Amino acid sequence: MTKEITIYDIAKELNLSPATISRALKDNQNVNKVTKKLIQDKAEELGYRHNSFASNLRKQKTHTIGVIVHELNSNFITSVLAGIEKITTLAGYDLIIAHSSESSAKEIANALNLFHKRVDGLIASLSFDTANLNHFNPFIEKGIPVIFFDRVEELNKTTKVIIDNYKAGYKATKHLIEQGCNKIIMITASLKRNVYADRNKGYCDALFDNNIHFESDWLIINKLSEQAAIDSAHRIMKMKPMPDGVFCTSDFTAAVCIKTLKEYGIRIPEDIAFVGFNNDVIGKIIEPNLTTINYPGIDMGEMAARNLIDKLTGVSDRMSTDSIIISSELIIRQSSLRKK
Amino acid sequence: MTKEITIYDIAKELNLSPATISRALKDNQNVNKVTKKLIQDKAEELGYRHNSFASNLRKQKTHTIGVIVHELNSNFITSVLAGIEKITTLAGYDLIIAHSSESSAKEIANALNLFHKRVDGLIASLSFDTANLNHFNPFIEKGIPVIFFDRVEELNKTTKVIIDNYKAGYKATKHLIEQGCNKIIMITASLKRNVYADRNKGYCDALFDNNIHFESDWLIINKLSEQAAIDSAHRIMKMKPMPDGVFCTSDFTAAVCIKTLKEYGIRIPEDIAFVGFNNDVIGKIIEPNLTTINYPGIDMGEMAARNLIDKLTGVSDRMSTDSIIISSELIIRQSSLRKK
DNA sequence: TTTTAAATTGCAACCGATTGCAAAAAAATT
DNA sequence: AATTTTTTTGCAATCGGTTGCAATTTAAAA
Repeated sequence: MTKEITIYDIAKELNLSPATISRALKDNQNVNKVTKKLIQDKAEELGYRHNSFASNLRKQKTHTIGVIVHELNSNFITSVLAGIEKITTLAGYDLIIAHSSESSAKEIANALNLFHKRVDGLIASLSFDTANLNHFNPFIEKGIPVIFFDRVEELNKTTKVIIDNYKAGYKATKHLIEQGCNKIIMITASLKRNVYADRNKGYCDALFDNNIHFESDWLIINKLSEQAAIDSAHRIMKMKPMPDGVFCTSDFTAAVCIKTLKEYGIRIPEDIAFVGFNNDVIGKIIEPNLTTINYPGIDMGEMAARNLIDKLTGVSDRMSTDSIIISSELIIRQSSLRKK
Repeated sequence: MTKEITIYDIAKELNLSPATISRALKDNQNVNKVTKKLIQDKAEELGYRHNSFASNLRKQKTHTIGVIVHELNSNFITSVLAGIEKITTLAGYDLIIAHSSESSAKEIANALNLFHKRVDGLIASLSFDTANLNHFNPFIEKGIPVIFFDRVEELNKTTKVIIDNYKAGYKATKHLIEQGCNKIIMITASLKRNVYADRNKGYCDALFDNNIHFESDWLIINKLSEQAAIDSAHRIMKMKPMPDGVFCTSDFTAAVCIKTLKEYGIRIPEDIAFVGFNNDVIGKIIEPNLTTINYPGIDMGEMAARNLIDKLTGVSDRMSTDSIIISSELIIRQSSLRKK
C-alpha cells in the first residue's frame, strides 16, 4: 500500500515546478523537449498515475461520456457499444455504460446518476416503457449534449441516429408479398415507440401499394417476452382465415412463434412465411433459418459517438445534424422462401 | 448553461460555514436538526448537485467498483451483472462495467483504465485467452481488493466465486450414461481456463466410474465461434464409430452442432444425445430443446459484490474467504432424453 | 555588443468538499 | 449564580492538477 505519487513529488525530484510537470505530462508545446523527456521518464519510473479527480475538479470537465441502453444482451446493442467504444477511445474519452432493463424507472435513475457524475455528453436508447423525456432535461439545461439512437422520441429536437424503419418495414412486407403471401400480419411491440410505429407504417403502405386490404385483426401488439410470443402464436392459430405471412419486429419473438406454431404442425414457410428483425444469432440457428432485417449496429454506434464528440470539441457548433438515418438490409433465408 | 451551485453558495445564502453545509448534506449527527433541514431544503431549492471530484479528491476514495467481463451478450453475464448491481447500489457504490470481448489485450487495457480511474475494488471474469494475471498486480500492490468470478485462475490467492464445474461436468456426463449412451464425447474450449478444465475432469471421472473407457479422440477442443462449432460437427460425422452422446461446454456450440448434424440426417437425441452448458435462451428455442446446466448468475453476482463490499467496509478484514462455490443444476430437456 | 523576439519555466490562485481541532453556544449540574 | 458537560458551529488546512500571467533564459536580429 505505497503512497501515491503526485506531480509535486516529481517536481521535487527534478527541481522543477509542478506547473512544468503538469505541462510536460500533457505533452504541452511550450516545454523544452529535453525537459519533457526527462519528466516523462521520471514519472514512469516513480509509477506516477494521473489523478483525474483533481484534474476534473479544476477543468470542470470529466472527459467521460455516458451511455444508457435498454438492454445489454442483444447482438445489436453490443455492436452499437463496440462502435461507440471505438470512436470514444480514439478521441480519448471514457465511457460509462448503464442499462435500464427496459424499465423507465431505472432509466430515470441512470440518467440522474450520470448527471451527477457529470458526464460531458450522453448517448441513449430509450427503454420500452419510457413515456417522456423529462429526465433528460437537466442535461439540456446545462448544455450537455444528448444523442439518441434507435429508440428515439420524434418530437424531441436533439440529434438522433436511427435506421430507416419505414423502409425496412416496407421491404420486409413487400418481400412476403413477392413470395405469394396475401394475408400478412404484423407482430410488434407498442407502436408508441418510434421504431415500431415506423415499421408499421412501412408494412401498411406495402400492403396498400399491392392492393392488399389490411384487416383489423392483422396487427398483434405484444411485449417482447417469451410468453407474449407464445400467446401471439396461439392467436395466429385461432385466426380465420389463418395468415400466410408474418412480419415480426424482433427475431426472438419470431423464433418463439415459429417454434410454437411448428408444434401445431404448421409448416414454415409453406403454410406461413416469416420475416423477423435484428439479425440476431438466433436466426441462423432456428429451423428454418430466419429471414430478417440487418441493422448495422457498429455504424450506428460510430455515428452517434462521432457526432457527440464533434459537438463536444466544437467542430460542429450548431445543432446542425438533426437526424442521421442509416440504411438497413433484408437478409433472405429459408423462413420466408416459398419461391426459387 | 447556469452556474453550478456549491456548498459555498449555500453557506453564503444561509450565513453558515461551508463546513456545516457539508455535514448537513451528509446527514451528519452533530448538526442541529433544524439547521440541517434548513440546509437540505435550500440545497434542493438552489439545485445543488454534489461534486464527487472534489469529494473524491479529498477523501481519496471513489466509491466506485469496476467490473471486467469477457462478454456482455450472454444470459449468464447479464444476470451476474444484475446481481452485482443490486448489491452495490444498495451499498451506495457506483459501477463501471468494462468488457474485453474475449481479448486479453482489451482486458489488460480495461484493467489499466480502471486502475487509473481508481476504483475502490474490482470484480472480474477472465477473457478467453488471458495468459497471466500481471495486469491485476497494480491493484494488489495498492491494496485494492480484486474478486474473480466464473473464469478464474486457480493459482491466484484472491477471492473467487465459481460454480462447481467439476460436479456439473460429472452430472451432465452421468445423465448421458443413464440415457444409455456409452460413446460420449466432450466439446469444450481450451482446458487452460479453469471452468473448462474442471468440467472435463468431471466428465472423465464420470466415464471412469461407469467403466467407460475414454478414447483419445473423444475430446474436441475448439473456439467458441460459430465456425468452430460447425467444424466440430463435421469432425463428429467423420468419427468411427460415431458417438452417441455429446457434452458441450456452451449452449451456443451445442446448438450450432445440433443444427449442422441434423442437416446430415442425424437424429437428436436418438442417434446422438446432447447436453449443453449455461442455460441460454437459445436452448429453449432449438429443436429439440437443449438439456443444459443452469448457473445461478444472479447469485454469483450478489456473492461477489457482497464479498467485495465487506472487504471495502472492513467487515471482513482478512482474506478469509478464499473460494465461494455456488451449485449449479442440470436442466433436462428433449435433446438428451432417450428414455422415459 | 546591444536590442528584440521567442522559448522556457515558475508563481500563485483557483476548482469544491472534507475534517481535526478549537471556539462558541446551549443545556445540565452543583 | 457558577461550573461543568454536551451540542453546534466555524476555522483553516488539505486533496492534486491546471493555467493566466509574469519572470527568466535562450536565440535571433540589429
